[in-house]
Amino acid sequence: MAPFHNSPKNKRDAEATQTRILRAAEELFVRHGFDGTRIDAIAEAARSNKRMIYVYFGNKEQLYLEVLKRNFEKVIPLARLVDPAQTPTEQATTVISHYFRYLSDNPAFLRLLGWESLREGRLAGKALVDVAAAEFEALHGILQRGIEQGEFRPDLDIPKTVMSITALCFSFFNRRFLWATLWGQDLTRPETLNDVLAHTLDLVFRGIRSPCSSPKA
Amino acid sequence: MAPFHNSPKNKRDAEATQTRILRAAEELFVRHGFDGTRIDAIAEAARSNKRMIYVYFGNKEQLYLEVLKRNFEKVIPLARLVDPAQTPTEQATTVISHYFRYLSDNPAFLRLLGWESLREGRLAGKALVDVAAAEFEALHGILQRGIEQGEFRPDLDIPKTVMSITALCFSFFNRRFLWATLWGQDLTRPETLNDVLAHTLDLVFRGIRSPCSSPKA
DNA sequence: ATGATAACTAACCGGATGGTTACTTATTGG
DNA sequence: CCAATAAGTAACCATCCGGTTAGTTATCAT
Repeated sequence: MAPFHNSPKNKRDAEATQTRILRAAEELFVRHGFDGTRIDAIAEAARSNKRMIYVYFGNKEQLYLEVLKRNFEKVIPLARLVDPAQTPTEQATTVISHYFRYLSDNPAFLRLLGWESLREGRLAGKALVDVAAAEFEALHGILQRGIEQGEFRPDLDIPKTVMSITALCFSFFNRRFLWATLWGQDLTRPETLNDVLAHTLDLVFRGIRSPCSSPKA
Repeated sequence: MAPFHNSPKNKRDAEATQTRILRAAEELFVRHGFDGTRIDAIAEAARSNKRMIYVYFGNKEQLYLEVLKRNFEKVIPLARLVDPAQTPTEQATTVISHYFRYLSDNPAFLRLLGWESLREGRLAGKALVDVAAAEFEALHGILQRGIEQGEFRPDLDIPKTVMSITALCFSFFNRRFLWATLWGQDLTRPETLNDVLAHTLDLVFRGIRSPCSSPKA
C-alpha cells in the first residue's frame, strides 16, 4: 500500500522538496538570469540542500531547462480560444485580450523569455521558437479568415501583422518599469491595464480592418 | 613637445589600449551580459592585461557603465531631426524611420538596453530612463502638433501612442532571431528592413490619422 | 646617456562557485 | 522490530574569478 503521502509531519518528502527547489529556482532564475543565479542561493531559498538539486535535476543547466519547460508548458495555445461561431474581429479580440492578460499574469514567463532571447536561445533552443509558433498560429488563421470574409484588408501582410500585434502586447510588459517611470503611474492597476489593452486593440483594428467595413466598433 | 603619438610602432599607447579594452568589453558585455562576462576574457580579447582594466576603469562595474555610457551618448535625440517646415505626418515619418534605422544599425545598443531592462536598471539606473525620455520627447511633440493641426485624431492618447510606436520598432529588432526562424528569412537584407519599416509606418498612420484627413498616403 | 615615470606583464590571493563524497536519519516493507 | 533504502546534511574539492602586488620595460625630458 502507498505510504501516507499527505502527512503534514512528513519530514522526508521527495516530491515536496523537488517542488520547493523548482519554485526557488524559478524565482531566482527569473530575477537574475542563468549566469546571475547561484546554486547555493537556490538551495537556501528552497530550504533544502545543494546536494538534492543535483540528485533531482542533474546540474544547474538542467534545472534551468526544467524551469523553462514548465513555464512554456503553461502557455496554452491561443488556438484553443477560437470560437468558429464568432466573426474574425471577435475572435481576434478574444485572442489578443487573452494573450495580453496572460502576459500580465505571468511576468515570470515574460522575463524568462527575455533572458533566453538575449542568450539567443542558447539554452532553450528550438523550444523557444516552437512556443512562439504555436501561440501565433491562431492569430495567423484569424487574420487569413478575416481577409477572406472581407472583414480585414486584403493587402494585409499576415506574418508582419502577427509580429506587430504581439509586439504591441509584449512590449508594454517587457518595458513596464520604463513606462512606470516615464508616466509616473502604477501600471499594475487593473484600470491602467484595461486602458492599455483597449488602446492596443483600437490601434490593431484600425490597422487591419477593411476600410469600408463596419464603421461601428 | 608631445611624443610622436601616431607612430605605428609605439608599443605603449595608453589611449589605444583603453580603446581596445573598451571595444572588447563592449563586444562581450553585449553578447553575454554583465554576469556572463569574465574580466579575463575582456583582457584577452583586448590583447591586453587584466591589470590595465583596473588601472584605466577601476573595476568590472565601472567598465560596464563606461560601455553603457558611450552607447547611450551615441543616441542623438530624435528632436534634432524635426523640421518645423514639414507637416506632422512628414515629421513623424522622418523620426520613426530614423529610430528604426538607428535600432537596425546599433544592435549593441539594443542588447545593452535589453540586459539593463531585465536587471531593472540596477546598474544603469536613471540614465536608462533619461535616454528613453529624450528619445520619445520628439514623438510626443509631433503627435501633439498633429492633433492641434487636425492631421491626427483628437482623441489620441499621446503617451500610449508613443509607447506603441516605439514598441513596434523595438520589438522587430529585439526578437529578430525569432522572426528569422519563424519566417525562414534573412532579416538583415535591406529589402526586408524596408518592408518592415513600411509596414510599421502604415500601421501607425492608420492608427493615428484623423479619419477624414488626406486619403492619399 | 640616464634617471624618472608611464605602460605593461605575470604571478598571486582569497573568496565564491559548481559539483561531489562520505555520512546520518527518517520511512517502510516484511 | 529491523534491515533496506530513500531523503537529507555537511564538509569538502578543484576551479574560477574579480581584484592586487611586485616587478619589468619602453619612452622621454634633461
